[in-house]
Amino acid sequence: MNELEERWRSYWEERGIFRYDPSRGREETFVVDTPPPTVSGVLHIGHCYSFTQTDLMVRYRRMQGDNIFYPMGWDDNGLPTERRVQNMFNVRCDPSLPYEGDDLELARGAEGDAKPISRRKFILLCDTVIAEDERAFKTLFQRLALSCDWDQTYTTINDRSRFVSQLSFLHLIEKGEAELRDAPTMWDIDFQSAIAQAEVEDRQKEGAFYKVRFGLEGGDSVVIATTRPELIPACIALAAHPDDDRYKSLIGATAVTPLFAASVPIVADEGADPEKGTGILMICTFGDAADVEWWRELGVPAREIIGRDGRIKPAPWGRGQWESNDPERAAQQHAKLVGLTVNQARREIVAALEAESLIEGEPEKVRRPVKFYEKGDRPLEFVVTRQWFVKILDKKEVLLQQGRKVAWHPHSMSKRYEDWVEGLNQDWCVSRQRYFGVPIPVWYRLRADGTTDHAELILPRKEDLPVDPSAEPPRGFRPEQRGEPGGFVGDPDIFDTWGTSALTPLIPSGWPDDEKRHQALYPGDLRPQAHDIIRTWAFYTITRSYLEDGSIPWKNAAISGFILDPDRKKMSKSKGNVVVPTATLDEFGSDAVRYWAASGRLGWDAAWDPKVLKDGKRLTTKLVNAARLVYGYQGDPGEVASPLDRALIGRLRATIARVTERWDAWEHQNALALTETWFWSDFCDNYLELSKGRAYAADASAIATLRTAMDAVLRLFAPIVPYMTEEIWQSVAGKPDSIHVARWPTAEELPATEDDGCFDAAVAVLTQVRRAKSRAQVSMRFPVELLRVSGPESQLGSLKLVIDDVLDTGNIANYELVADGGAEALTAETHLGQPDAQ
RNA sequence: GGGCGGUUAGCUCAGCGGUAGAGCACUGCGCUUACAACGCAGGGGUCGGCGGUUCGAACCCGUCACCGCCCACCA
Repeated sequence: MNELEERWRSYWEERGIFRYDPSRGREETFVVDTPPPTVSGVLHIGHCYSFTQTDLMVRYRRMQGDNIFYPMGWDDNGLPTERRVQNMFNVRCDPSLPYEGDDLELARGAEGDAKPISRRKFILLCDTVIAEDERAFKTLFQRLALSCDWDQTYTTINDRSRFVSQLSFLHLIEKGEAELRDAPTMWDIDFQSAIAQAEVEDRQKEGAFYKVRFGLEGGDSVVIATTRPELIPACIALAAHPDDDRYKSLIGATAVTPLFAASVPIVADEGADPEKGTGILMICTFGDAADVEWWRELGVPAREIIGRDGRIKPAPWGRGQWESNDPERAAQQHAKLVGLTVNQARREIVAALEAESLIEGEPEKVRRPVKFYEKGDRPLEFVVTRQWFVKILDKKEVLLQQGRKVAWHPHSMSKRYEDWVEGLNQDWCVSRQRYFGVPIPVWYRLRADGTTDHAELILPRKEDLPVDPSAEPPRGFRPEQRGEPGGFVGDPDIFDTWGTSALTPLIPSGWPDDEKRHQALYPGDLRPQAHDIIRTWAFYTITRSYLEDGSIPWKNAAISGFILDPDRKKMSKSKGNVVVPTATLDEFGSDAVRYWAASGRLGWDAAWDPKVLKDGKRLTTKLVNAARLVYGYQGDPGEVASPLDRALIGRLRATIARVTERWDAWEHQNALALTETWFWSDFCDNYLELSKGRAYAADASAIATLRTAMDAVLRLFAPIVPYMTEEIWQSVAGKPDSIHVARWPTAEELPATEDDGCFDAAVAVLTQVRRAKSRAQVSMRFPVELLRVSGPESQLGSLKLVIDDVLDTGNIANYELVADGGAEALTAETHLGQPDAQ
């Protein structure tokens, strides 16, 4: 950080310029639900972009007089931290191990196999890593001049967050909105955890359609198409479209699976697409979400063959469990598959089918979407497990309504929210089989025979939260009763990281006990976030607020775009195209980076373009140079009286009104452009030149105008380039307080003057004089012997008012004004004189 | 397959009913008492195509084409 930045950063901190004032009420307070960045090691330039965009609005609101509540949060809860610890220390968490003690030192980057460590030790390491990262993040954000109140910082794993997360979940249980289900759930076989719909993405994968012949009871046969022949042992039915003439006669008949000889019904279903494959398909437990639905409708027992590790499980063919016409053969066939991965099993089954000529023709290559956990490497499987779900499918309509109560910026982003809600097809699975997160605050009663009674929940009292059921016994039980018949067992799982993140509006608000604070801070004003997490963070937050008390969490959602690399590709570590902010900040400075962020509009992805940073740097240089000139003039300000001065202030008044309008419309990029154009063109290029003569002569009107205009334009720039505007405001202009708590400029605070056309007249003539000198290849101070201006009477009248300023600026000796009734604009003839004698 | 957004000067974008704009890049000139990491002047565009509405369309409507993103039950 350079000297200027460091000086003002300390000044702002010492003076508490950005501190929240709890004594002021909700109406005057602007509350930001800051996105807690995932503490995963590195911030990239995209973070600077979006966090700055939030800070722009915050600073604008502060100058409008709002009491700002802008906390920072660190999202340290969850998988990214676990992964980081695993890699950094080369360890893995083994919850069965006892705690090793505090003194165990682990070398970073140790060689060899990952060392197993206890859950408590693992969490301790997570805490250490987080603390380091949080320090680094804070330094960067402070350097960027994010005007947070750092006293309000929270983390998503701290006691307060765990308390809020657990309490809110207990409310959901009370209301019957959260329930434990033993059901097929999307499962990542590598992470060994359940996954929610929002964390799933489709990836196009190569596959092949195998056409497999099934027998029919009565001797005939039918050919189905499948990309997953390994699921034949899990087949529970065949389905065809009810209107498909080819299969109409088979509806209600019974088919027999190849190799496993299981009798399965043939059913009609609208969901079967006659165009796909052979038009008739097999329903398995479970190939995909559709299978799960079909299985529920059929009401038959599942035949689950894929285990949590993604490998084929043993199956109880015969013995009255899994029906088969030839249980021995089925068992024999199945035994060959046990322990194989899905892909291995597929090859095995295809070979067996081919050996019996049960595959028709060549497998047809297809590309089709396959579901993956967004952070995972292998396809998801549907596995029956016991998980906690929050009921959302029955609330689609009301969640759409809640979404419409939020103002989305840009508005088109609301469509993404609505599309997501309308497309929901699963309740929210909130339990995760991970370690570093908020524990699910539930114990279960053990029956006398030692089995778990999942219907007998033991819930903690509010005053005991947060709890860790895997470490603490519930009230009324002794630790020794854990796992004993008649005793208890703790829920081993943690919440989905969104389960806690969805409550970020409640974490710093003091909910539910500090009612006064909560009333002042909830619902919030602004949720800034990127568009990729509308379906998770925005959706879950709206959902949890609704479930908690029917409220919406905030009034506005400002959606920022991504920064792409110059080829418009997403930045990612693996591609090596990530731009690291520190180098950019070193090279261009924070103000320039903020200028760059301000030039991009909300919701729009932008390609990384360092040229804009140069523009930002250029602007701050221009600002300080202009200010040195303006505040350097000697003389006392008087009334804004001269025609040119009155016109300039009139134009500034109009600019302030338009700029303010753009800020209120969440268009910081247009606010910046309008401010910059006025400053650069009207003020610097034209007014500063036209006023020099009078200003050097200490003309009271010119001095007043220069200072008034500069004071206003500095404030217009203050949210965007906070360091340089503060430097000028205090060090150059000598103002006593921070510009960042100065009031936003208004047209009303300025002298009530208007632009009556004389400014344009002066500029029109001046431009033509400059052009003449440029063509004659002489300097701009070269003397003009005679200036003859012709044009319409009214414009000549305007020009007459400011002619002295024009003559002085152009170094013009004599002039003539010639009325030309037919002309529309002023035309200037410039007769150059002789160079000034030295 | 459904939806959303985009297509304006070589590049990045603004304008969204009234005679085409900015910055960068390019050309020429200038060290003029704020600024050469600067200033001044200038060249450059049938505003994706085709229809329509209108006195008038980059801007409104329809349609097509491409680009990006979001979503979609993997048979």
